[in-house]
Amino acid sequence: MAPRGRPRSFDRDLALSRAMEVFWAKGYEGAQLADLTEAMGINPPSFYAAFGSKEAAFREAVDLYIATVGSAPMRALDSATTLKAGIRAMLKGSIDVALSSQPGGCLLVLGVVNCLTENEAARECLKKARRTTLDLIRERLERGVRDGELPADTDAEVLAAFYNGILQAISFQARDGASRHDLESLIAPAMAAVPS
Amino acid sequence: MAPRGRPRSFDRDLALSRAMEVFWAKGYEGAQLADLTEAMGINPPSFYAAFGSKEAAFREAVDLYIATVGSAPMRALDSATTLKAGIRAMLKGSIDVALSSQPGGCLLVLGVVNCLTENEAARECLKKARRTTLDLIRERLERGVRDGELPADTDAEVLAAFYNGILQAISFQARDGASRHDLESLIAPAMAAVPS
DNA sequence: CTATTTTCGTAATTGTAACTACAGAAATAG
DNA sequence: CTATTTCTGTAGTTACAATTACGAAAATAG
Repeated sequence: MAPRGRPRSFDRDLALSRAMEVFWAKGYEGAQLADLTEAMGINPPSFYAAFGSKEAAFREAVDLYIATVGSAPMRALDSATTLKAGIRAMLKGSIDVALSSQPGGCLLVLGVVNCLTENEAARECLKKARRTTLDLIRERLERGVRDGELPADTDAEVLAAFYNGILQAISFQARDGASRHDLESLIAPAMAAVPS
Repeated sequence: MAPRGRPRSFDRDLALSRAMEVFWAKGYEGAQLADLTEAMGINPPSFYAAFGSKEAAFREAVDLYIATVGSAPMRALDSATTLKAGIRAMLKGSIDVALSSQPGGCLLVLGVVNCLTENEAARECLKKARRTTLDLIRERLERGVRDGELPADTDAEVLAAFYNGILQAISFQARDGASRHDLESLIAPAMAAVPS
């Protein structure tokens, strides 16, 4: 049973994916509706009918980003055989993500840094996602302590904040135009923080 | 010999200092002219007469920031007795700076991350300042190599990018609401990257 | 086919940001 | 005192962003 009225003339999922790319490249405030609708191949009324508002579209785009692009580094963290290999793989994966957009960097880190008070909700949305990233790293480190991969007195919270910081630095430097070589050279000094 | 016409009724240096604080707290695009003029205690025509444009005022504010607030961590880097103490002091100084504004973080790092194409010039202005920070760290590390504080095969460029990344992480996490304790706990893992 | 529902494209509307025109005020030069 | 210069405050102007009103179009239900 097809829906009642005139059918939508565009692919909503594809349009959302395009919107995600625009938000990723330009940030929430930098992405103007005209940029979004042009990339999506639709007009403003279709945008509002399908997504409700710019902010609602952003939230959907962030969810899509987390479900696709953003989760790869975190899966790499958990699926490696050792803790150190996991952290290395997470950083490597984050570099892959950071370089896969032009300009570079992670949407969750760079999408809303400074914003007008009216856009604080979008900032909070990303802040929550960053908190989740931090939790995932901390949980992996705690598992490392339990498994004896790390000394029993390791402060997982602190070390997680440190590696979260490295992820942020990767995004930031990618946005400033760093090359793959530049970014990969950050991994070795960062790995020195893991007790061996 | 006093100047010819009606004298300016406000202190230009003080007004610039106030503008710097607003740009620092809200970023270039987040700082609206109304925010600036209110903090400066003047009206828009006085602002334009004294500073020319929002962008020109931003450049002056950045120069003031570098000359005052921003240079403290870099002076700490050079004036410590040992290299490791210098890096530690730089990071500590950067935390002091990051926590001295509400919300936290460094103007040079956070002032313009995403921006409209029309504001790309402001972004470049900060990018150049960040490049200078990187150069200062690299030069100190190179001196460490010459003085035998670091192994001869140390890659100063790489290590400088790493510590520049730690500075960026400190600012990001301060902006996200990290406490002094949170930020200071990043120092120990970061210091592990210095060959001893 | 007709009525109904939903979408589409054009062209507003509304709100707000950076910036400025202009008339009056406050100083100096002669 | 008068002319000249420069600043100040009020009240715009201009441009542009997000959002929407509205009539035409494209589908289904009966």
